[in-house]
Amino acid sequence: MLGKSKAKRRSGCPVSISLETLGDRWSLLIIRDLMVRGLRTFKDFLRSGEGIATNVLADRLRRLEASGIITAEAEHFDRRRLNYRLTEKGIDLAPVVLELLIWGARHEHTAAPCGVVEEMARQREHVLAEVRRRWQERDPSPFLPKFSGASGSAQRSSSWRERHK
Amino acid sequence: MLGKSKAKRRSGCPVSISLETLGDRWSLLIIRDLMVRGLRTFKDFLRSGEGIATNVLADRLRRLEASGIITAEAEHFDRRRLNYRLTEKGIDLAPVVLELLIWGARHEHTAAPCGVVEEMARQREHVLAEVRRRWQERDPSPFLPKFSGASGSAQRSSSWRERHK
DNA sequence: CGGTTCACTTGTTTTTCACAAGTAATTACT
DNA sequence: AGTAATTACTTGTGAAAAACAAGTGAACCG
Repeated sequence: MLGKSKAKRRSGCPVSISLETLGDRWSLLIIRDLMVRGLRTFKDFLRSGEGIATNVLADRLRRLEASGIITAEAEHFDRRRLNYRLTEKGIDLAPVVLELLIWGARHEHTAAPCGVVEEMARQREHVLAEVRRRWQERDPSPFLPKFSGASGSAQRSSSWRERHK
Repeated sequence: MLGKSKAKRRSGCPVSISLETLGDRWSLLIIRDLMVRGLRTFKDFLRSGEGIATNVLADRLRRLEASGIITAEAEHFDRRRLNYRLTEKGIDLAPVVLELLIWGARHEHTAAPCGVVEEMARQREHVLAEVRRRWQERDPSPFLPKFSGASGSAQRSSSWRERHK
């Protein structure tokens, strides 16, 4: 028994293989929520505002866990609650998420203030180190706000730029 | 008339918006082919070895063009041939593709030699500059090989590492 | 002019998605 | 203890998208 998974690979290209796991509309959003928004539970993801369906969410969580990108653990004091968490493999997706964020903010009309995102692009390594540090230390506070307001507007609340002046 | 597209956005988050355009199994592969493999035509993409269906390919090319990521132009000496090319918005996806490549090579069993990919990760800025230079100068030679062989094997041919020692 | 190439389009079947509802295992309330 | 909430799902159904197979029209080739 050599092969571990049953699925046939389209090719050996690492980009292609990454996209077989991540190439859909939802997986990287769940990862983003875990990575920078402090969400942990099924219900959190449902309420994250993107409108994922429950069956699709359950399926994506299953696949991400099967791929070793997230783990699930029941909470100690309320065993109904499952807490999802990124693995090391999962937190290693931070550069991918960051580059998608930068590209989107540069080229599309988004709710993220361009100035802040450009600052993050300039401080790329620092941002990635901070995201990883929070993951390691299980810091539960969201690193980025929800970007749900009007596009280009200044985000109040303790945003990244303000916290790291 | 303010709105340009008819589609409703899931949210204002730039990651989400990027994924609305790029979040599927094929779009970023086409972009990769244009970016580092020197492919230009419909037929090239069909033969790139991933096995995309013709109707899906036609649809993705249409969408990518509509999103301003690629352009299509008929070849001068054979007007059947349409040459696709990345726009500036398209070449700006190079960091995304590179990070997917690095992540895949690190965490999955791929056909790309890990050593070469780690070297690319170390030389990130140089790699990105070179990819962009080739795009600007319309250099048609592929930057990366096809990674179709056995996993982890040393790639012969003029690979990136050898060309940039 | 017939034959080939290129870039698709047009069915058809299979898979996935979205939406609505329901369920089992807790935990909370009285 | 009994009933109601809460949580993390599953199940059913119709619509949309993808995979697969075949066909079409314009451009070029001899």
